[in-house]
Amino acid sequence: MAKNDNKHSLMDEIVGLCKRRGFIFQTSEIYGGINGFFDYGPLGVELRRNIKDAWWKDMVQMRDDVVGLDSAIIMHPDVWKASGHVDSFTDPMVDCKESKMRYRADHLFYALVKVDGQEIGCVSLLESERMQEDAEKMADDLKRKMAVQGEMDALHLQPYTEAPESDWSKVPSPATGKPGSLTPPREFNMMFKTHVGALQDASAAAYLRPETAQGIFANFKNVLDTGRIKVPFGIAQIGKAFRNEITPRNFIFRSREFEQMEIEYFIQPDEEIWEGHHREWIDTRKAWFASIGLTDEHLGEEVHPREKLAHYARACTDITFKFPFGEQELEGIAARGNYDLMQHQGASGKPLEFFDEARKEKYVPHVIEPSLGVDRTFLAVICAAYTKDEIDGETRTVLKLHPRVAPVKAGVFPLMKNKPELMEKARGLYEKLRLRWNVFFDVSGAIGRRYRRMDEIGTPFGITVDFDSLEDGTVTLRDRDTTKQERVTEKELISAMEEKIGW
RNA sequence: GCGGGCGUAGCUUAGCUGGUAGAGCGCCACCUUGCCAAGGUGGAGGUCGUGAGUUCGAAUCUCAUCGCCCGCUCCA
Repeated sequence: MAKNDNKHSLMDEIVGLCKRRGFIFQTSEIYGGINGFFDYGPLGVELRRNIKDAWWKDMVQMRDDVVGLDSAIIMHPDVWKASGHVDSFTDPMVDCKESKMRYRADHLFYALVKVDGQEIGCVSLLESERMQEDAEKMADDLKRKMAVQGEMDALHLQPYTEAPESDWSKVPSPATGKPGSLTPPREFNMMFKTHVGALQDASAAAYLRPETAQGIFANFKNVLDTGRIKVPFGIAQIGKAFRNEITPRNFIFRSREFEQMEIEYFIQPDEEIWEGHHREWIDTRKAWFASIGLTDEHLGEEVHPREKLAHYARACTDITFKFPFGEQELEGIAARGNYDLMQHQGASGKPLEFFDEARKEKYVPHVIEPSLGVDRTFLAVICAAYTKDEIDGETRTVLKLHPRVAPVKAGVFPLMKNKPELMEKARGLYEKLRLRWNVFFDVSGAIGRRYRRMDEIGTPFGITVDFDSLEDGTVTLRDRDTTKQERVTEKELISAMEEKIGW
């Protein structure tokens, strides 16, 4: 990990590199951007795919006990009722700009005060049993203060959440009694809402999934019935999820649209076995992180204290990463009991049980859930790889990416571009390598410059074709991290790349 | 959401008290170049985040808005 006195400037450098070299752009930048959303450029998309491919390969393809799934982003709204997301996330708020007080907007009621049909003001108060009575008193006071004569219309109290925009400025703050200092009501529910079909009424409401896990639970029976699998087994999914975060922060660490890699690993319900599975998954996941260059020196484990666990969770351990802005959660590995399946079984009325042949009994399995963010992994990989070192007195910026995830595996360079025979030979090698790997052909600038360009985007191999190559077919293979060079045959080159990159 | 700071070319930035924009690096082309950001010549690229306002005149002053950073708040 790069050393830097100033944590902020280190993060700034990384963000700058990501933009400068085409890893990550702020989305819709030409329109001024929008907070919490990002676009991945030509190199970013390669790195991202490599991370996802590595995960899928190791967690699904190489395992007998895990199968894949790709469920829809928009699911039946009842899924989110059953999972608890609809209820547990709704929290509309309103702030008084003057007194700095914050209220639940659905607890703040107001009424327009009208005398003989003429609007003379507005009263507001917090929800209570006697609020109608209190509001009428307040309205009377207002009428007296304004010295208005006439018959007061009946007061219609309504929650601030239902106020039309034209009323916001009229409603007085309960703290100051003066209108105009309240902000519009704000929904703090983290789920993005949308509409399905032509009608935009409540019956058409739907949500963008805030996690991929529920798609797995909802398909538990489908997979079980078709997959020829038995407990213990896992279902894995990679996909986008959306959360309307109040404060997106730290570059792509907390964003509003992100991608998850989740496994629900179903186990027998016995009390004494879940801990073993839980620990096993923590170790499995850490080994996987090491395979993409995130070793124990970068990682930590944070065990959630019992009192902070959700009521259905038995344990949750985070695998953390030491980011420049602090040690933060990368992956959460939770032991969730059978809460989710039970909820969906209850809400849908469909049995979500597994018949265990060995035990001759039916049960709703419990689950271990390793849940990882693609984007967080991306950021961790970049942060861990970002290095500045010195080559002959010159500072060099290099991404020491694990070859497995590096967006470009090798740069192929003809030593000089004005020698047709060198160009042709190098081009031929490039065409051969690109069949297997993402490689880059670069002819412009001095050879040292081309090496450095590749260093900055984390390309592990530099391959230079020179005049000797024309004679004996050997090339110079230059190592990104050590800058050491060696003379190799084409065959040796290929096997060196295979060995470092893997599959 | 609140408070503070910030926004000039791809990047880093100069531009003091208003007179309609420069530099370095990078990039592109050509030349040169026998292995670690060499050199030469030429070139593209900015309505100074955006929108209003004040002014004869705004990158510079005012306001709003968007975005970024820090702290709080909120929240899995």
